[in-house]
Amino acid sequence: MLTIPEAQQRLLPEMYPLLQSRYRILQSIQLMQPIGRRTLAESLKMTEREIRKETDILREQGLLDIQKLGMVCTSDGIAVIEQLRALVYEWSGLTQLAKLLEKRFGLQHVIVVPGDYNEDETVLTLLGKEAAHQFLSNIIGEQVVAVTGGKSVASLAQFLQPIDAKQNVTFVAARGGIGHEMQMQANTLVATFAMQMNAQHRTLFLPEHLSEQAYQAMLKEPMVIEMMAYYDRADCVIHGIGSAEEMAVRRNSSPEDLRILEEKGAVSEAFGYYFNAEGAIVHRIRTIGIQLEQVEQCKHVIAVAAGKQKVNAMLSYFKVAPKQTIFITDEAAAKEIAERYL
Amino acid sequence: MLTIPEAQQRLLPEMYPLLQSRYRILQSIQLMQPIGRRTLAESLKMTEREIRKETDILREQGLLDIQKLGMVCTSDGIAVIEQLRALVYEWSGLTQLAKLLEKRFGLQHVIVVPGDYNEDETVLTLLGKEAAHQFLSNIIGEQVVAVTGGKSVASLAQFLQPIDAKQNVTFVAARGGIGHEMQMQANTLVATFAMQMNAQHRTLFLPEHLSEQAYQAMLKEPMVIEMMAYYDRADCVIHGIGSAEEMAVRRNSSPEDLRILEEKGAVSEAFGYYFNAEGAIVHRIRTIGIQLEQVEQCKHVIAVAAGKQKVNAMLSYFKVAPKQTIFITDEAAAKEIAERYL
DNA sequence: TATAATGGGACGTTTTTTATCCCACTGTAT
DNA sequence: ATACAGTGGGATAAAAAACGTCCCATTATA
Repeated sequence: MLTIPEAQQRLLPEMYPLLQSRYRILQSIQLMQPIGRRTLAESLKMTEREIRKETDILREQGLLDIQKLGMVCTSDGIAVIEQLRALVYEWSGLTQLAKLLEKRFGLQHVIVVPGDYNEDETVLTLLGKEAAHQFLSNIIGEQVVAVTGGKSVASLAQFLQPIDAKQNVTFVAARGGIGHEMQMQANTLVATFAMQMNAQHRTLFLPEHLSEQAYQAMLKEPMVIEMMAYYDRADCVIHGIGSAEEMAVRRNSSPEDLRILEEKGAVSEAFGYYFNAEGAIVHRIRTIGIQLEQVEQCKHVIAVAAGKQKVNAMLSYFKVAPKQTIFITDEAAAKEIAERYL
Repeated sequence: MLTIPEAQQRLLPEMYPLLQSRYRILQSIQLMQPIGRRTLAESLKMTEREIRKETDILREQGLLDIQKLGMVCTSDGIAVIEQLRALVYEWSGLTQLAKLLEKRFGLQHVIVVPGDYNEDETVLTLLGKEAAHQFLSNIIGEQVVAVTGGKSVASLAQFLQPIDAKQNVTFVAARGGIGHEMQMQANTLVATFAMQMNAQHRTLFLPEHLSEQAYQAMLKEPMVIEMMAYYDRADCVIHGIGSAEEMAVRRNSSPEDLRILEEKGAVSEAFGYYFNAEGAIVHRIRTIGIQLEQVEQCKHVIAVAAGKQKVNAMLSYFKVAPKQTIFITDEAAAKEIAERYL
């Protein structure tokens, strides 16, 4: 038998894409408000005219308000977004995609947000929102949270909210690091996260490439010993998944390291580990950091990664990903994965 | 809090009129199939192009099939119509209108079908469909059903279905009649209804205007006595409501009768009774027929009438209508009534 | 004070929609 | 057998709507 929404869709097939597009616009406005037509159009890869047409309707409906600084979502608009989220995700097949990935890779939970990370910046915000929501709804009492670097992980920051003083949360940098791209580094992120949540944090400023000697020496440092203890106690890990090549290049790895990685078939990177297509560890950055075994002991593991170009890395890492992993990705990547397994 | 359909409507306000119009087209096709573009366009007072655009979409959706003889509804199309009926009626305010009339006139149940009887022939079919549905779902066991004439009542015919042999239904003409407009006469209708349902029927062929003498003589006729007995036992009445003037003209009433009717302020007509605006009986055709008191004794009374020009008649008759009356009318009339009482 | 971003207005161009034919075909009634 | 009314599909010129793209005055912000 036909359900009413199905019947509605049969009678009005053009409704679905329109609804989806308009939802996307309203959602983006909510995430980027206040925002102007042109900026929004650029962000959503749409023409100014199209944005204008749709926002005119949304304004008439009282879902958004136009102010001097730009367009903002009204409370009605937010209510509409909330009410229709499940429906839109269901219709876009996002829920189905998520279930598919969950099953295929034996992960605890998968969330697929609409859009393509490579084409639309708001996708990053959506990733962060969902990841933060997952994280916040899972922390209870005293917690040690290990955090890696990267844009995906950084996206959580704006959605973290202050918590009860009773709950004692400590963010610790999952690996030592220093220097380039401070904004996305683990050390920076733990500080930001802690500030947003009125929580504690521990940083670990260390070079990324230690010689064997230096490494052994560092192991005796009190600061390092303290961090190692934290890693042992970690309750939660929030991490990204990187493409091996990209990561190596970004880390200014030495030519010999690059050669070694390529030789050993490294595909993905997470917590400083490099994995090949079969999920075997083929290399590790010689610095202080959380161990894979310690990650596996964590109650909660939140992985955030998006974009088609990371699909190979995801597939590789999923071979070893702990089953308690909650994975947040974007539609483009999820579809790419689904296509390969169809 | 916003419901999901409400949210959907807020985000996609143009959906509702489109859905309604497309529903109307599909519904009309179902009622008039097989039918061509041009005939349908004329019937719905739309342009051929518009019909073409919509039916193209409906065909793509597999809701209708295009055959040599014209367009027909597929089983999917019928399912969609059934599923969305309640929704469309609710959105069009038809349900609300019906409730309003129910309350205002103290009727058991009111059904308002979309459209305007004066502008769209399919409205008559809808009236018949709903009325037949009401009738069929109310007959249980042995039943005597009195039926008057008129187009509205005639519209039930095509929707009456054969019933169980165990159930013994007898249609009786509510009044004597003979001559003009056989098609719509009570005597013709009872025969048609009975044939459709494999039921019994009794006709009463009598002149519409009897002299006092002839009337008294007739009362002694066995045939008439039998009919009177049926009227006494009647379980159900199906009748129309007429505008006094129209009816008088159609019945070729004598100029003196016309004058009398006008003088006494006759507005409405039902079962051969004429009522004034206050609902008082001002005249009665002198022929054999069911008595108003007998109608009031019936378990079920189904009244069918549509069109703006009958609003005055409806309002007049409702002053005396039995409270067990189920009234089926069209949107145009219902709105007209609602406006007068707002 | 300079700048960058905002909403609103305007306008020529392009695309879509609309109204209205014609055509070949087919059941049906004469 | 034949005329006819009604069918879907095709085509086309005109009208209308949508579109892309500027400009402009204004205004927070740096």
